[in-house]
Amino acid sequence: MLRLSKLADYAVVVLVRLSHHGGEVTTSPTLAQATGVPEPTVAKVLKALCAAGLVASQRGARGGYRLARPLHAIPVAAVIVAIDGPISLTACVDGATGGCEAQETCPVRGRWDPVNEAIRAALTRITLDQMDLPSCGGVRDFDKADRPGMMPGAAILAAE
Amino acid sequence: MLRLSKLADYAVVVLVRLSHHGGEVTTSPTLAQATGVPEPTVAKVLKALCAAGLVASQRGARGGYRLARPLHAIPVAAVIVAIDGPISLTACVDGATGGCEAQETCPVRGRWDPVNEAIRAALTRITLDQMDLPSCGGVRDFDKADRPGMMPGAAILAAE
DNA sequence: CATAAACAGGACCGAGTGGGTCCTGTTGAA
DNA sequence: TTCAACAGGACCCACTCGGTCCTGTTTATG
Repeated sequence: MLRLSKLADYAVVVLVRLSHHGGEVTTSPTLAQATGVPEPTVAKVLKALCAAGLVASQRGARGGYRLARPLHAIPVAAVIVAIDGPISLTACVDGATGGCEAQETCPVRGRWDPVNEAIRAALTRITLDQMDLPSCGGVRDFDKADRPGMMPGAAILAAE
Repeated sequence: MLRLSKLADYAVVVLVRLSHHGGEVTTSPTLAQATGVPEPTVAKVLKALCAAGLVASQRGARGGYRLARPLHAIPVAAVIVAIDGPISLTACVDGATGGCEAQETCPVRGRWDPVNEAIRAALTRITLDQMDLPSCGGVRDFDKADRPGMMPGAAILAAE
C-alpha cells in the first residue's frame, strides 16, 4: 500500500501550477479553478505550504500566494513534510511515546530506520521541477475540463 | 504521512521470527505467542505471505510454516507487495481506470513515476536480514514482556 | 479407520483517520 | 470606509484498514 495523502498530491499540483504564474501573486480561487481542486481544499493546502515557508502570502485585497523559491529548489520531501509531517514508515521510529507493547518481543525494533532513511533520501533527491511535464510547458488548457472522475493524483501509494 | 500498513509491519516481524526457527515448520499460534501479535492476524499475514511464495506451508496435523528463502533473499519490497499490493504513491500511475477528473488540467499527471521508482528501488535494496537486530542475535527474551503500549511496528509512515 | 490439529480462504464488523466544508477573525488595497 | 483575500480554527462524513470469526480441506497419529 504505502499511500501518499491526497493533500500532499494536491500540494504538488498547486505548487507546479503556481510556478506557471511566474512571480505573480495568485489567489487560491484562481488556482482552484486552474487545477480542478475544490477551492476550500486548495486554501487549506496553501495555508500549510505557507506555514512551511514553501510559498509566500500577500494578505488583504489583491492578495494571494507566490512561490517562495523556484521549483528546482523544492524537493518532494519538503512538500510531504509540510502537509503530512515527518516522513517515516513506522511510529516506532520517531518519538513513539507510549512505547511499544511488544517492545521486548518485537524483533525489528528500530530497524525500519534504514528503510525510512532510504525513502527520505529518495524523496529529497527529487525536486518539483522534475514533476512538471516538459511536454505541456506553461499553461495547458484542453478543450473542456468537466468530465466526472477522480481528482488530480488520487494518492494511493499502493493501489492494491 | 506516507504510512505503511500495520499488516506489512507484522509480516516483517513474523518473517524475522520465523527465521529464528531455522528450517523447522512453525505453527501460527507459536509465532503469535512469540511476537505478541494476535493469532488470527498472524494467520492472515502468513496466508498472504504464503500466496506470495515468501513462506512455504505444511498442511495437516504437525503442519505449519517455514521460510521459502533465507532472510537475505527477501527484500522489504517483496513483503510490502505481498501484503499491500504494488508499491506506488498515487493511483494515477498504475491502471488508474476511471480516469482522472483533472486529467486535462492536472500538471503532474504521471509525474509521480520517478518518485515511485525511487521508493521502489530503495525498498528493494534493503533485505530482511538487515532488519534483524544483530545485537539480539537469535531469540531475545527480556526480563518481562507485559507493559501496556502499542504493537510491534505501529506502522505510520509519517506520524505527524 | 477415526480423530484432531493445522492451514485455506472467505465474509464481516467496528474504529480510526483523513478529506472536505464552513465559519469567524484579520489584513490591507482601492 | 469597504471589500477582497488570507488565517486558522472547528466540524462532519465517508472510506479504509485492522482484527475476528466461520466453514472447509488436508494429513499426521492412535
